[in-house]
Amino acid sequence: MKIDPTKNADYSAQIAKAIRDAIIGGQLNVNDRLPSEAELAEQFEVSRPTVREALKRLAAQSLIRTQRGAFGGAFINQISYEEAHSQQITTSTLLLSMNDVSFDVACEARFALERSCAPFAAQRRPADQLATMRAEIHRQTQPGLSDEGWCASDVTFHRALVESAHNVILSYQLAGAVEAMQPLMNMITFTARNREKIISLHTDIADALEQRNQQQIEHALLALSDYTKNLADNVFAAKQKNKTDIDNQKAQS
Amino acid sequence: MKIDPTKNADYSAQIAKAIRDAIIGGQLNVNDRLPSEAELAEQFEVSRPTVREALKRLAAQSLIRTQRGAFGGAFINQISYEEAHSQQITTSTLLLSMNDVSFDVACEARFALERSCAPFAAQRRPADQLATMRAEIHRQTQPGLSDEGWCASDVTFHRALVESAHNVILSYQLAGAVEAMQPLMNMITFTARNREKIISLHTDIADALEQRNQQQIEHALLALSDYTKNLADNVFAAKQKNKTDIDNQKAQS
DNA sequence: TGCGTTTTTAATGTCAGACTTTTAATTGTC
DNA sequence: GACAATTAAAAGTCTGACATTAAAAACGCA
Repeated sequence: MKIDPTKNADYSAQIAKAIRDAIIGGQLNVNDRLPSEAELAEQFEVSRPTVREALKRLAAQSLIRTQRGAFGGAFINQISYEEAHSQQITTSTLLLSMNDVSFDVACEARFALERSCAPFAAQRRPADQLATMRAEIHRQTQPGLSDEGWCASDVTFHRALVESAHNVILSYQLAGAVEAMQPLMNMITFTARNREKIISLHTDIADALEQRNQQQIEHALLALSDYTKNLADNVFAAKQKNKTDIDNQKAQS
Repeated sequence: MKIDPTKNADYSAQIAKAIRDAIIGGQLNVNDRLPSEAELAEQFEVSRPTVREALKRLAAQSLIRTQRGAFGGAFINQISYEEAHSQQITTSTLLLSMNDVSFDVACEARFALERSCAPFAAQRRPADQLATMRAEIHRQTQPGLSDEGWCASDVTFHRALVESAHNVILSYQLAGAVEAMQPLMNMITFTARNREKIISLHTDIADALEQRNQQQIEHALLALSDYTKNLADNVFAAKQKNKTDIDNQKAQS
């Protein structure tokens, strides 16, 4: 790991890469302590600030954690589901917001991914997740529920469905996909009429899960996907019309 | 964005967070230029090295890119699918390797996720992806194929299947899941007999795709998942036995 | 001897200021 | 107008220092 091919410039990136590769490659194990910054500086033949920049890069990816004081230093961090999850959400959210992905494509992907938990959910059908889903459906029927409250409940509902597959990897991947979509979903305002329809689809999902009917779960999810796409189309069409009207007004004045 | 609540310590992390939030929140847009390091240092009332550490954290997440020279500086980076993808793989791979996830769970998740592209693949059935899959199946039948060649071909095959759904978000998420699993898959050595079975399942998938038979695709993927789990069980059982034998030998000597 | 307190020490965190390198814009020249 | 030289702004790097933290070692007292 020590060597650093004296290519052109950006030592801190090269050093970060060298250490990252050593971690991924297994030369460095969880909770191992890296040499101190001064020692690393000597090994790589750079100054301490340069080493520090490299370490900060790694810290930004949760690959290491640092501890001050005597016998402190940088330690290989055991990345947790929570950390991995939040990083994934940041990345996916930015990807969506920066690359003008069409709502249809994102929506299709989101519900298709969620569909993949259906067989295991149907097979395992855990009582507590089902109870959560029922509780959220009930909350969604409350007339005074705010838009934020509705969206939060929606997330909780779908998260419970995903969790009911009892597969940590699946939960991690799906929760990331669902949450990354949330900013896009929040652009849609759900009228009472919309909510009614969605609640009925949510009920279908819960019922199907209770009856261990995988196909019915998948069917309801597809229906939800289609309905959401439809809603979004209307919202965007309205916005477009509004914009055109304003443009016309401007042109007239 | 400018303000930095003088909480306890770690300025560089706080500054990075402030800028990150500004990017996610939309105050800073793609290709906007941040103030120079010297200006940021003045704004946040810290030294330039501290600002630099903050910027390196952001660079590690591909949130900014930097350019040297006059009229250079730090610019908000439009994160590409490729960058997002490689970050996701790093995170997921580490998560899997550091948290001793059982192979069964990971395998189940991997194929379940891949299953989610089946309806769109069946519906769209692009000729070029199908051709790629056929070509990879043919390569897999070659007797002289090395283990690495086999694994690479396997990845290409599954990637083509995923791509055939023609949904960039789905591709991005699924490719990440598939590739993150690869180190685990590489722990299994595929004998000629194993390969034969897998090739037959791959052929089932390609045939089903050609016939636009969604259910058949999903069925074959489930079969592949079960078969792979089975193989892994045998591999791990053999390893365990081997280890026990060695322990016994040690105890005797 | 045993326990609480103080001191030491080895780290990270931060700062100031200088120098190097890169690169685009500007200016100058033919 | 095209090409070359100059300039300036910015990141990249280095040196050396000081501040802060926290664990270990030393110490003192009963």
